[in-house]
Order: sequence, then structure tokens, then C-alpha cells
Amino acid sequence: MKKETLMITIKDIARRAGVSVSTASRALNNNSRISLKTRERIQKLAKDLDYLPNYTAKNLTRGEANVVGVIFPTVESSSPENPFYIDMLRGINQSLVARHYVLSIAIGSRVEEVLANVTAMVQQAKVKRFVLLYTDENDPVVDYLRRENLDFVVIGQPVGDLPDRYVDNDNVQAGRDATMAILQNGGVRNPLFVESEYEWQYERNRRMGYEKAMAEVQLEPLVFRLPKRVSETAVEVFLNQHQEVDAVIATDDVGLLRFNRVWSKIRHTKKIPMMSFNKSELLALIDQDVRMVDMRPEMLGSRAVELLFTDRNVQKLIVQYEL
Amino acid sequence: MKKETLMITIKDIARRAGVSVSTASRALNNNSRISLKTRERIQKLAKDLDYLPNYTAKNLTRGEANVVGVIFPTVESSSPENPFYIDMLRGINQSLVARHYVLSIAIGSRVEEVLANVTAMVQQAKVKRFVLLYTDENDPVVDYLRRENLDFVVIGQPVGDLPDRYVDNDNVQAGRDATMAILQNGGVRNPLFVESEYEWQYERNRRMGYEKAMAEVQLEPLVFRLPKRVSETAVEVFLNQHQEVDAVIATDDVGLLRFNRVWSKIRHTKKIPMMSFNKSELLALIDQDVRMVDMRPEMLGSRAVELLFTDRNVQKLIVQYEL
DNA sequence: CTGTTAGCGCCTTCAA
DNA sequence: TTGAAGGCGCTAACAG
Repeated sequence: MKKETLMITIKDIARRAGVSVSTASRALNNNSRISLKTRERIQKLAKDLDYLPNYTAKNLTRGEANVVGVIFPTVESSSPENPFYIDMLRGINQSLVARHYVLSIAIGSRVEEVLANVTAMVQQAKVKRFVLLYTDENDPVVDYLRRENLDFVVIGQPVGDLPDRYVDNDNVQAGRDATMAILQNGGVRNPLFVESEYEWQYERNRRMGYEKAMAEVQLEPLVFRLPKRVSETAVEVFLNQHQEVDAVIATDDVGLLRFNRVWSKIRHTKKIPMMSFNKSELLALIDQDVRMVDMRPEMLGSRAVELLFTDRNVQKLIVQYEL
Repeated sequence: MKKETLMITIKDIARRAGVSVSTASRALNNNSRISLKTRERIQKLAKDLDYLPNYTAKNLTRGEANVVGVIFPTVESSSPENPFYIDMLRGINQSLVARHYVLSIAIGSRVEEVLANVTAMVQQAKVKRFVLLYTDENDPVVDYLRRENLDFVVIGQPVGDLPDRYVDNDNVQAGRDATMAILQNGGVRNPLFVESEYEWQYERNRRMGYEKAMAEVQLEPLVFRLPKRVSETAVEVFLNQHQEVDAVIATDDVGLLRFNRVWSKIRHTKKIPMMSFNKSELLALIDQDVRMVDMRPEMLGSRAVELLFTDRNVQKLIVQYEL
């Protein structure tokens, strides 16, 4: 083993402070059994000596690593190709650094890979806490976490009525607010709601909000689900049948982009208000008046970590979006 | 400390095998000082008992964590909002899992955050190996890694002529091949090269390849740099001045999308061959015959890890792209 | 309130 | 070729 150049341990602290190692340890951990005076003295000394605890040693005695595992969806189950994920990572990491924890990730192209990854983390690296960046029904990974009684928090509302803890936006409310906002534009009476073919939970919720808003103002809701294949015809047919559409709310940027492609082709003169969720540089590519609801992915990430370190009876946290 | 339900240690193995702990340890590490016979016997026993080494303990004695830190660019220095990164992560992780290593990430919105993140990893978590997902001149993070003599590999060719080890595609060759391929389309004589405003190293290289190819076939190269602001006018002006353009090679998908937006507006009848680097679902949004060069980000990731675990005099690895 | 002692799981020098 | 003993840095049970 290559010797560290210089590395201050509690031993050094103990010696220099003229106390035993255990006292030093307790003082550094702010144990109330040590007199406040010596605690402060030792903590100051530690700071002066630039003491940094060795977490690999701590982990050994704790039986848990100072690591939170972040689990990515596979390509099939979701779309990890989404910038949203990077933002969430940044938020997660920010909260972790503050707690002297480290972010580790589990990622793979198939569920089995991911599961193997997670079990390795648990069994060999002693990771006990996880953040899931997706929800999926009958997910073997979640099954495993539950079975092993590990701590985990999901980002995004779980589909069933499961007891898992989660962090999410209030997507129903967001859908409603977005609709109301777009109706502020003078004369808008027929905003179209565009959703993807995947029926994500958040899409369902945003649509509910949309429908709620439309009901409130006594307008007829109109929903279009983008077809699986990226083809123009379906959209074109729909738009021809619905000449009345005078605004659009899409569940995400790519959806709006797909829609706009057809719109600008067959209605190229006409500008209408458009709305999307999540800010994205892609929206700059749309030659329309686009507004967006920022779901604040960073905040979702950092709140997830907070929830993870709260006692287990706190079930969920809602993150406020920004219009 | 919560007691583990059941956890087999080398002690158990040693006892059941009737040998001492040190022999068990050595046998499991395939130390040649132990007779092949007992080595095999003990390894078999370990497997039968589902023995898994405790890496937090190993790490303590090794003085190094079984962790590789993956460092993300900040938003300013690059664009982490790129799906490319997720693919690289997947590749990196795949190689790491095989080595019983874990992937940790350092990410932040400002360089200082990232640097703090990295130093914490080094000092407190004993991480000694890193993969950088970006290159930047005068990067304090790289400075730190060099100064501390830590092992790191960069993905993407470093700008200066620095001694850092890196993994990259042969972008010059890729640019040449892409150009040659597009020239195969009957009648193409004036393929335009579209690059971003950022002057990334890989763009420069691809352009070099493009210019090389054009020189070889004695055609006049034509390069357009997208303006910073997402505005149509510059592109439009350029296209009006260059009616001859009959094919496009863009350095990335968003660039092609931006270009195509104008193209389809002012030349909407005309279809031309287009080419982009990196596969991307966004390209499906272009109503043209688009081909792409797959730079194989997963492979870049996994090769980076291999390089990281090779002795330091191997300087670089080139990953083959796919046309 | 503080010190002594043992131990977490594994590795490695030293001795046989 | 193997074993005994000590140690990595830190924590915790038990004394005093």
C-alpha cells in the first residue's frame, strides 16, 4: 500500500490534545458525554490541523457506506436520454455533498444489468440508500430494495398505491395552471393538449389538470396523442379535422417539436401560443411564442435526498414548479 | 451498528477450510505463495458459501476506494444536457462493474463546486481514479488531479499538447469518411459543412477531415458556422448567397436541426442528403434523408475505464466510429 | 466526564 | 507453503 504523504488521524488529534483516542472521536462527533469545553477545544484543534475523517474507516465500523445509489431507468422503460436527468443528478449531488455523502450510479441497458449493479452496491459496497429516477410497475429492482428493507426514494409518483416514498411535482395543478395561463392570451378558446404515446403518470396528471381547467371555464377539452412512429400524417389528419385549435399545450419539448413541425408546415402563417413543460434549449427551435413550466429537476433531486435522510414516516414531498 | 443478517467473512471460510485467516485471504487473492491445490479448494468453498468480500474493509487496508469518479462539465464549459453523456456513463459503468468498482460522479453548476466535490472524493472517500467527460483549457480540476498525481483519463482529445491520457474517436477520419459517403449520392458537388459557434476540438477535427476529403476530390469546401443566437436570418442569408448547396454535413444533431429549420422553410420542396454525427432521436424530426455517424459513446466510456486500469505509459485509445 | 480495550473485515510483515 | 500477530482509522462497550 502506497503510504499517504501526510494524513492526520484522530490519533494525532488525541496526542496533540492530550486526550485518549476515544475522547477525540467522541468530541469530533459532538457526543454530549464530553464536556462542551473539551469538545470545542478538540474541534478547533482538528480544524487547525486540517483534519478530515477517513470515511472508508468510518464506513467499516458503521457497516454502511457514505454512498447514495442513484438508479437510472433502462432505455426500454423510459428515456434516460433526457437532459432532465442531468439536472436531477446535479440537485442530488448538491445535497449529498453537504452530508459528506457520495453519489454512485446504477445504469444499464437491461433491467438485469441494473439489478446486478444494485445488488453489487448493496452487498459489496454496503450502500443502503437509493434514489430511483423512474417508476415502473413490477420492477425487479424495487422489489429487491423492498425485500432487503433498504431506504429508497422515488422521483415521480409511483403508479400503484404503493407505500414507497417519493418526491414529485403537483402535476395536476401544473396542468391546470398551464391551461389557465394559456387561456389568458386574448381569444384563446381551443387549446389542444398534446401528449406522448407512453402514458406516463405525469402526463396523465397534467392532462387531468388540463381537463379540470377546461371544465372550470366551460370549454371543450381536446387531446391528441402523438403516434409511436414519428410520422407527420396522423398529426396532419388530426389538425385538418380540428381547424379550431388556437393554442397548444404539450407534455414535453420533443412532443411540442413534433407537433410544431406539422403545424408550421400546414399553417405556416399562423402563430399561436404554445406551452411546454421543462425548459429546454430545443424550444428555441420553434418559431412561435413558447412558454414553459419549469418543473425544477434540480430541486426534485435535492429534495429526494432530504427525504431519504428523514425518518421513514414522512411519505412524500412536493416540489413547486415555476411558470 | 445494525447487525447484518448473515454475512460470510474470510474468518468463516478459514474455519470451514481448516486453515488460518491469512491463508484464506491469500488463497482468495490468488497469491502464488499458496499451493494451487488449497487455493482452488478455498476458492471453491468460498463460491459454495456465496462469499462476497467486504469492500469497505478492503478499501481501508488498500488505502484506496473501489470507486472511479466521473467528472461532468459545468453548464458553462460545455453542454451536459447531452444524451451522449448518459451513453458514456453506461459504457463506463459496464467496465467498472466487471472490475468490482463503483461509479461515482462529480457534478455542479460552477467549477468551484465540482472541484470541491472532487477534493472531497479524494480526501475523504479515498478515490484515486477519475474519468473526465470534457476537456477545457486551464481547468482547475485537472490541475488538481495532476498536482495530486492521481490517475485520470479524459474522454475527448485535450486541446493543448498535454501529457494527459485520453480516449477519443478519430474525428478527422470521421469527417473525411462522412464527406466521402455523402459524395456517393449521385450528383452531390457542394456539400456544406455546418458547425456550432463553440469551436470544440472535435468540430475542428471533423472539419479538417471534411476539407481534406474535398481537396482530394478537388471540390470547393464550404463551411457555415451557426450563430450564437438561435436566429433564422443568418442562416437564411447564407443560403441565399449559396444556392449551390446540395448536401449538408453537420457536427451534431441540434446543429442539423437548426439548419434544417431554415432549409425546409426556404427550400421546402427540395430534398438533399444530410449527415450528422451521433445518433439521436431528434433526427427523426427532420423530413430528409439523414444519415449519421455513430461515434459510439458507450465504447468511449468503457475504453476510458480500460485505459484507466492500464499502466500509465499507454497514452491514448482510439474508438472506431460507425457509419 | 474520560480512558482502556476490543473489534469491524481484511491484508501483510515476520517467523516458522 | 502456512500461521500468528499487528495494524488500517474509527467506534463503542465497559470501567472508573
